[in-house]
Amino acid sequence: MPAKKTRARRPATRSRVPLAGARVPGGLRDGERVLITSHDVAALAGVSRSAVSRTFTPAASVSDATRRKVQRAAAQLGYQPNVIARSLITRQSRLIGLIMGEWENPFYAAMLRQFSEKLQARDYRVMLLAGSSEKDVDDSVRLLRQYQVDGIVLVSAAPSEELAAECARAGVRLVLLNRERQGLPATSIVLDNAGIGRELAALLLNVGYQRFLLVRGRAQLRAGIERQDGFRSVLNAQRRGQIIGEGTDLVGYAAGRQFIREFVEAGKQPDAVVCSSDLTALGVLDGLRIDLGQRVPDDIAVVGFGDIPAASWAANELTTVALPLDGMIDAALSDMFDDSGADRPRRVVLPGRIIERSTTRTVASIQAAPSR
Amino acid sequence: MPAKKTRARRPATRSRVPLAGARVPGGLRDGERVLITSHDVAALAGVSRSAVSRTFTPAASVSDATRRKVQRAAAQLGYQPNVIARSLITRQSRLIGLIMGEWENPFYAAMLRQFSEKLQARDYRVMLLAGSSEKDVDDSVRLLRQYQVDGIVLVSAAPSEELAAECARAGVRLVLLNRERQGLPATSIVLDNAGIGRELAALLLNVGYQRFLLVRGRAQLRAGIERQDGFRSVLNAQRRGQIIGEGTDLVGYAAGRQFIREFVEAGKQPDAVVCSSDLTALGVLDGLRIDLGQRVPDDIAVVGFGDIPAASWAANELTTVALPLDGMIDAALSDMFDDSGADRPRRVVLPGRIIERSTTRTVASIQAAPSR
DNA sequence: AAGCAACTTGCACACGTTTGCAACGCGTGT
DNA sequence: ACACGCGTTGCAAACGTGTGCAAGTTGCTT
Repeated sequence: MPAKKTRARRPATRSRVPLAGARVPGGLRDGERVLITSHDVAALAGVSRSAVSRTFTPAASVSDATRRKVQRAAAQLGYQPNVIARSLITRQSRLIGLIMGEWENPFYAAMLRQFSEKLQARDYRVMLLAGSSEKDVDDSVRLLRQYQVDGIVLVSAAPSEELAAECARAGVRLVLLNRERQGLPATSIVLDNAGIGRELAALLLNVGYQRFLLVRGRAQLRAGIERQDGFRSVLNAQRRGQIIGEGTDLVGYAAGRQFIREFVEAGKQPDAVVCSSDLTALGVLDGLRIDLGQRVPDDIAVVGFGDIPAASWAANELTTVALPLDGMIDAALSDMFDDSGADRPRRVVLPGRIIERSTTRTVASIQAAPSR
Repeated sequence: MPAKKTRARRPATRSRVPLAGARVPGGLRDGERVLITSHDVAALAGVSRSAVSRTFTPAASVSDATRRKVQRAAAQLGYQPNVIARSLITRQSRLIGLIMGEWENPFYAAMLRQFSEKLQARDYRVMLLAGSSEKDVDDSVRLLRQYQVDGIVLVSAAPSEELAAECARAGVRLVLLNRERQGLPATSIVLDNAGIGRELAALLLNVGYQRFLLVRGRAQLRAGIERQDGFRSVLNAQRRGQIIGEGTDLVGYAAGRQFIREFVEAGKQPDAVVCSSDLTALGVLDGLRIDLGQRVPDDIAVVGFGDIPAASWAANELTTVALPLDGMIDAALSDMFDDSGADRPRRVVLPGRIIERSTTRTVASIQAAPSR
């Protein structure tokens, strides 16, 4: 496609009547493009453009006879209604913008898939943009607004306050997934992070782990902080166990593997590592077993977050917390399409679920061979 | 957003002049939506709509004075040009459709990312659709045509011939990624699969493996077949080694793990398993080591395809073949945007690269401890 | 036969933008 | 003083569609 070329304007009196009997569709030539419009179909079917339009509008009033005529003509010409033009007049693009800032984590690939499938099912389309920094996100939001999207889902940083306010004024709904930010006119779908932190602490204490290393992802995310706070609160309440170290801004396998190694080689030895992503946890696990020669779960426990496919592989069998992917997406979508008039910037919090596999001891294993 | 509601038509004589001095943008109310148009900006700046349009058109002729006036007004109102309306008149949507049929494999997540980033850089947007069966794909293509996309990239099945022909007529370019189909007016980006098969066979024979098990993904894909043919041709030429079994339609970790187990338990014992995806290979690897207690690479080799991140993890160290992701995407894009007039349904074949890790013996290991 | 309701159909305007064309302003050269 | 040219500006016609309104048609009831 030539990117920039002065369009050859066709004469106003061009013939728009397709060759009535020809098998090859008529339509109009415009440089290399051929576009068949409702006009062409109308002419071939011997009806008005309105009839064509109504044939393709579900609830419109057309007789079966004309509808059939139109459908025949449309099929013959390969006519597809032009959604761009339709959007212009209906002021609804049926487009949802999706800004993606997390690509490494397989969990988000699954999310992406579900999103596009579920939106497709509702007869909406997704426009995908990549962007991680706040500046990127702002640019992306601006772009999406230019495309008149009906809503924006963010799996990334939040946009700036001014831009979010602008979206709110324009009636474009914002949904933050797995993120939140105070005072933004945007719905947040988040996990009960503090609750998960508490459950994790209780579980680990219960099977005898005591010296914890807490590993977080991106430093500025509230989620990780809340999880740690929940975790800590149980330690304080039970007056057992201690946090002997923390790691921040660790994202991905390599980061986890390197971090645990340096941590242990610096002379500190946890007996349980709690990570904020499965990828990091798997890095820690391999670092522990392969680089450091430690026994998991006997000497040390590892727990992840997200329950990505690799967590359940036989070589890993990682204890982790499963996220309610379906629930998150349904929540996002139902907020996006909700027109009950409920007060809008909502906050949906969903529970996670701990999946015990083989990187943590179980109560049974404890009883069989009591620790120390 | 109310999905279906008769739009309250506003009176033809509505006031379109924004409150001149007000800080809150004027614009027009339409139900819940507020939309600021070039008209509003023009009024505030005291110029015509044309001037506004030209300000936002890079190569247009506007004086610096009016451009500044317009920009000030636009900023004040938060105006964004309506790309929908622009597309209608320029007959260019700057939209590329991307139909995705492969979601499990992390390799395709990386591809998705690169695509959206590189298209964004060229000032194009990507519309993402999910679809795997040919019917899904046809539906998706139709949808994309309704949105007037400038091109379609398929990482999925190919569309039907009629539909592809229709796209060709409409000037919408089709690019198949990692797929191909004879006689379709679509460019294919493929790997040199036969070449990879040959290299793999040579490598494995060279370090002493003899009894091969070949595992393929989706049965109908040419790629897997070509790879096997290449592999076989080397065996024939060298009169060494034999293929003792094949598996088809195995996709994903679980399938690989189960398959190898059943295969061996049925009494057959390969000494090298060649898989057509890393995921399957990792399943086979775990099945071999954990379920079957075999030693890799001493007793048996495993090789994958794709070089996904998990392949390089310390616990796996999978020998695999790396795909030229960048090259594939650049090829797809440059074909899509090429206007040199080269004959179009092209066929680009790219080389893969074998990455030897620890699931195959090396020549050095052979010499240290000669096999049998 | 006339009246009426229900349904169908076409006209024409609107959506927000781009852009060819003509008009205009202004400086310069003769 | 006038002609000329150049850069800027506004007018108005598109782009392809949806839809309120009024006119037309049909079938039924009285």
